[in-house]
Amino acid sequence: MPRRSSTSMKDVAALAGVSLGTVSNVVNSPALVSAATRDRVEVAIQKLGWVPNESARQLRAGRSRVISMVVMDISNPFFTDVLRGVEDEVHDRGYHVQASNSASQPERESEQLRVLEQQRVGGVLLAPVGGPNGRADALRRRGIPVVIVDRAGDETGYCSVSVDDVEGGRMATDHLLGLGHTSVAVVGGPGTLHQVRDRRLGAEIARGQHGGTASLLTVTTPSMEAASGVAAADQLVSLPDAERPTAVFAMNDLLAIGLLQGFVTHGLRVPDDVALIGYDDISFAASAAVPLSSVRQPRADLGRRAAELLFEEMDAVDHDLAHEHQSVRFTPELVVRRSTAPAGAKAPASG
Amino acid sequence: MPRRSSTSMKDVAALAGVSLGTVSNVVNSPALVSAATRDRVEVAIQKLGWVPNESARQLRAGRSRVISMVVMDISNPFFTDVLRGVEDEVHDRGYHVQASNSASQPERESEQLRVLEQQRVGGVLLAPVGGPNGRADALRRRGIPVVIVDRAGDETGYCSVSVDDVEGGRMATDHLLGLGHTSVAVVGGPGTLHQVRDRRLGAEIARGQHGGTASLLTVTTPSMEAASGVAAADQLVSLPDAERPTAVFAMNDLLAIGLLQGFVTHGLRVPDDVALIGYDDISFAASAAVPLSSVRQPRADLGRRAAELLFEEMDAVDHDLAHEHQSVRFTPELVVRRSTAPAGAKAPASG
DNA sequence: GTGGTCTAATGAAACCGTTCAATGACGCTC
DNA sequence: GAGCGTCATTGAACGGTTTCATTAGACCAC
Repeated sequence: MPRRSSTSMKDVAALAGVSLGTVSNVVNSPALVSAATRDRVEVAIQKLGWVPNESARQLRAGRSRVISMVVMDISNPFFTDVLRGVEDEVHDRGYHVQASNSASQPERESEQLRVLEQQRVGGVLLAPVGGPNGRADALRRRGIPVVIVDRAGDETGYCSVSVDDVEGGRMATDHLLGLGHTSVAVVGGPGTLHQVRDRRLGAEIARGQHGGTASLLTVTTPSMEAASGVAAADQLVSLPDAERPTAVFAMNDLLAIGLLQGFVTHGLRVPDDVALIGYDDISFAASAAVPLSSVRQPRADLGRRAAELLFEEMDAVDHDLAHEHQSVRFTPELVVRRSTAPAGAKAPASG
Repeated sequence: MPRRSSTSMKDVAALAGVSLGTVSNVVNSPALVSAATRDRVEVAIQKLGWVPNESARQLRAGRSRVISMVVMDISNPFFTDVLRGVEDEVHDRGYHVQASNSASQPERESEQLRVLEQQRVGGVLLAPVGGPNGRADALRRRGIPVVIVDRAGDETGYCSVSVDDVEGGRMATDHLLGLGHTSVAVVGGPGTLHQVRDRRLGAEIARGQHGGTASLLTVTTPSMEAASGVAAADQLVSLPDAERPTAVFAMNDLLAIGLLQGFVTHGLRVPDDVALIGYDDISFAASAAVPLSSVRQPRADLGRRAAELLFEEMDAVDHDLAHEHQSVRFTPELVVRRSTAPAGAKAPASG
């Protein structure tokens, strides 16, 4: 069932008394057209309110001027901040950004990638849920560059922009152990997420560096959302006092905020009874009930740099140039706030 | 410069030894094709890894199976929560959701709408920045339905889904006045946002209902982000004690969180020195330094219902049925937490 | 003034990869 | 052999871009 007929280039051409090719030239290479005709055509475009059909253009051109980003959780401020960085960069080049959400489900991620392949978008930024995705390879074979965000791409053979999660995990844990804690819960999940695996590995490394005597308790959550944090807090609180860790490393700030809420509900004080550190340093971390220590990632830079790499690769594909995949890796930064103040001390709210 | 050649339906047809039309039928109406041929074609599709070109399909069909939502601030959790509701509904119908960000700039909004018109998307959900947008009218003229989200559409002649902002503003202010405050700052902006205007109006109404003796101080901010809240706090703190309002109504939670942070920095206690209520009840409101009172909007319902209306209108356009625009209006709900506890009292943190 | 060459502007038509209505081929049944 | 189903093929759209040919005019040489 066709939609209401829409004005097409043909109508514009007719009104201006020129051929299709000329209208096309007015739009795409104005220099080829004499000033007089150009004016006539432009008036006609205005009068009819014509907007070129991107599908048709794309069909000929082979791809569109849209960059798509697929994220794991669009309601996590971390990703929207990355997205902002992307927007800045992409906007400058006359492209447009669209976002879609995989909701941490591999099937949904594949589905979204399939749609993007169908749409023949210009390029894709992917914050992957799990392992390498076959659909991403398909995109690449078709000449649509893919840049991996928030995960090292060395192994997978993609360009990538990431933050050193092992180092971040190490820093967070090192900070807790440095405060004298000897029993630390490491909370996050599901274990299939590479962020989780890497940060856990970092925690292990820190433990080793501190003599290997501290005990790390791994708590696996079904998601990285605040609700999972609340549940994890319940679980920790139910442990006998002797076994309960005195510090918690949450693998992102949403979890940490949930944990914080859970602890407060059960009457545990942070940091006095239990120290807590998050990850990402989203803006809400600083303004949480107890300002959260966290590991800061350069979110906007991550997005900007990813977009840059994407455009580089797009250029290479377009002009058939050689392209060497790059892995840009940022270093995270420890941000200490009140949630990990040494027991008894009163650190001022920071950030 | 064309991209690497991609396998098309033609290749599939050749490999399977059938015509183009048959391949098309296998994909779109399998019942028309005999089992044997169908198998052969499917094997060929698999073997070549063919993905239909959406542009071409779309060119024929006149529009795509994508619903786009344009939001004012993609990093505001309020909008991502709405988006989730939209996703739920849209996914069920085999459509896909994409989001784009107008960053509260009318020009950017127009730009995004223009791109969507070019893309001939199936339908658009718009959380508008300012007044009616000419580009939205253009979309409609072209047969692409637009549903307005988070703003009543009565005047503009669109379907709309909104929450009663006047009532919400009234409830928030009524709550503060009911606590005995007689001087309330109403913080938000820019004044061009209808949310701001409506909520201010509601505040005025509450003032009238309380005898009209209280004084309302309007503080206009350049944006609805946390940074603006911090700045507003600075401004309020700098007032002579006598003139400084004892309560603040922030027009969204991001502002409120910023204000809270600002007050803390200056040593003002919430709610003892100044009571504070936000708007939206985003999930971070409950876990803020001082748990925030707020006005809850049914975010996911808002999104779901908007998507429903959109599909209704899309059906009407497709089948040339009459369509009457509907304005669905939800009622907000007051959520009281510690940030507006009566001076001196100690309210427990709530959910 | 005629004919030739060159350039700039325009037009005509092929093409991109699908969908879809119309058409054709084939084997059956009556 | 007329009529009917079932499958498959054909060819015309869809709305642009792009290549190539054509035309008009400017300029020059004779």
